[in-house]
Formats: sequence, structure tokens, C-alpha cells
Amino acid sequence: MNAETTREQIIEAADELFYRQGYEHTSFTDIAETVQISRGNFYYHFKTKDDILNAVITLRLSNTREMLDRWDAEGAHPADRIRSFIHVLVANRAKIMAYGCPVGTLCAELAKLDHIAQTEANKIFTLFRDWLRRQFALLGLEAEADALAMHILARSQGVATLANAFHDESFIRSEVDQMCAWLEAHTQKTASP
Amino acid sequence: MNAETTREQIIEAADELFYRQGYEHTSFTDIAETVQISRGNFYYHFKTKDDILNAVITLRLSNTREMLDRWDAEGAHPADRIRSFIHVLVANRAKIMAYGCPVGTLCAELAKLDHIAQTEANKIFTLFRDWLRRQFALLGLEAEADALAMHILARSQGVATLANAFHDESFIRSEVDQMCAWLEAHTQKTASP
DNA sequence: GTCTATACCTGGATAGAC
DNA sequence: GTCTATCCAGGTATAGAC
Repeated sequence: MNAETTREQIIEAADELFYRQGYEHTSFTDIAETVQISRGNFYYHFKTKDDILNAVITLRLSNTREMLDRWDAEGAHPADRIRSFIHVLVANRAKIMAYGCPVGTLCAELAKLDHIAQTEANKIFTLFRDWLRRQFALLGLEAEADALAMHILARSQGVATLANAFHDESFIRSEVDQMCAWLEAHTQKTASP
Repeated sequence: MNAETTREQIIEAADELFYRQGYEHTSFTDIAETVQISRGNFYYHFKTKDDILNAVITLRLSNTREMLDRWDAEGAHPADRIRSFIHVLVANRAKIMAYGCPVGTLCAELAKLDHIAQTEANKIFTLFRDWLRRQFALLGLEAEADALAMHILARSQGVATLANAFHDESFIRSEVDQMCAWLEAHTQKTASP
């Protein structure tokens, strides 16, 4: 959160602005203003705007890995860890209602721009997918682990999209409860075969 | 589909381009090229770019209403109609994998731009929501009809987002099957109380 | 209704002083 | 490392001839 170097400050400001305004809609002027530097100074740190995007994606990948590691450490049971994932929707509800999911909206925008960084951005999704798959496998659901991971990932994305459109907090909570119930049902199956 | 007037041609070209490239990323030059008119001629039909966006949203609202009316007419049972909705994901899979859901991605983009047309665009979502709510109510599920409508709408959105990111057709089919099974379970409940 | 020409602005990007 | 000045492409929008 607390950036030391100017370069880090630029990346963090861009990260936040890309999330709130979108990549294309964010100008160098916008970033320069928040970091309090001149537009020209930019090009000492980054050659092009795409370079900043790449740095932002790298930051997000690393932040995501850290978060997943934390969930691994905190949750004793795989079901607890999956619940950590599901509850992010509630924890970040204010930002999600205002700007949607940072991963989903970035990937969607880059797909429309047909941007080279698409593949890199999609890796953030893959981090979640693989992590979830591992948790489901640990629950003894190896055969369907990837499908279950994609399922819960998709439901989270859908909730974020509609919460953003309708600005409805109770909808988030209701869907989160249903996802936890769904998870419970799948855990039961494992516990009593 | 077949536009007569130049104005209609512009709206239809903009509709398609906004879907494929996004609103902001689509320039007057892009639209002018596809319609084969000069950039200047534009301003005889529309005063600003926002005016074109409004016309596109109006078109989408009207097309959506037509489609919902068609589903109402074609499906004898409310469950059949809801299945029509679910199967759109399969029917439009190629475009969804390439550009995402036209409704979800537009609303997400306008939210980031903090655009005035946000409210109008969200009405497309509301059309689907209200129509789905009515179908669930007809199934005898009045009390939870809106929650069920939002649930199925969210799942569709999630599937579109991930199908777009991962370009995975089998994922679409698998989730569509699950949604139909989910619907079946809810219909069963009604049939045998 | 449609065109050409053009104004005006903002965007990303460069050059070079400090 | 940071600044100012500046370039150039592309965007929206206007004026006026046809």
C-alpha cells in the first residue's frame, strides 16, 4: 500500500485508476495528478502506457498470490479457505458496487481492445481457478475439482456484475449465503459417502 | 437487421461496434467506414456521440422486448421460457466468447466512465429481471421470484465473463446444463408440494 | 442529405534544460 | 530524476459548398 519509489507510486496510482475508470479512460494526466509529478517525468519510469499496464498486472498477480497464500495459512480446512474466497464479495462490497470486480472488468476491457496484455491479465483469473481447484481436490472431489472451481468463480463474477449494475448490497449477501450453502452441500457429500 | 435509412444504418453499425470494441474505443471514423459515409455527414443525424449511444440503447431495449415477447409466445410453460433465456448462452456462444455479454459489458463500461446513460443501459438488465421474475411467479414461486430472477441472471453473467476470458465452449455447455437442472429442481418443488 | 475542409482539443510521446 | 516545452496523431465537432 505504501509506495516508496516514484515508480511504485505510479504503479499503485495506475492500479487504482484503471480499476475505477478503466484502462483506456485513464490518461497520463490523471495518473500524474494523483502522484503529483509532471507528465514528462513519466517517461523516465515507463516507455509507454502499455508498460504501465503490464506493471499493474504484475502487481495484481503478486497481490493475488499473497492473498491466496494468506488464505491457505489461515484456513485449516479447505472448505474454510473456499469460504474466504466467497466472502471477498462481502468484504469488498462497496468497491464492487461502485466499480465491479477488478479482475473481471479488466479482462473484459482488454478483450474489447483486443489488447496484447489480455493473456497476462487472464492469468489473474487462472490463479484463482487453480487455487480453487486445489481446494476442491483436497475435499476429495478431484474428478470435478476444475469444474467446481470454474462454477464458483463464475458465480462470483455474476454477483459482482449485477451488484455493480443494481448497487444492491442485500443481493450480494443473499448470493454469498447461497454459495456457502452450496459449498456445505458438497462438503457433506464428502463427509458421508 | 436490414436498415433502410442512413440513421438506422448508423445505429446498427454503432450497436455492433460498441459491442465488439466498446463505446469509448469506437470512433466516428470506425462507424463512418462501416456505413460508408463521411464523418461530417454524421452530425446531420446525431448531434453528439452520446446521442448515438442513447439511440443504440433504445434499439437494444426494443430488441430485447421483442425477444422476450417471442419467448412468451413460443414457450407454453414458464419453465420452457426460462430455458429459452438460459439457452441464449449456447446460441450466442461464439460472440460471447469473443466479446462477452452485450448487456453486462456495456453496463460495466458505462459505470467506469461514470456516464449519464448508465441508468438507461441498466434498464436492459431490468427488462430481463422483471420478465424472469414474472415467469418464476407463474411457477408459483411469488415470494422468491425476484431473488430467483437475479440468481439466474447473475449466473448467466458469470458464465459470459469467464467464457470470454477463457474462450471455453464446453464450460458454457456444462454451466447451461447445471442451470437447467437447477430450474428442473425448482419446478419439481412446485409440481409436488 | 451528403460532402470537404477545417477548427479545436486531448491523448501519448519526445527533446533537452536543470 | 524531474521539469518545461513541444510534437504529432487522433478524437469530436463545426462551417459551408453542393
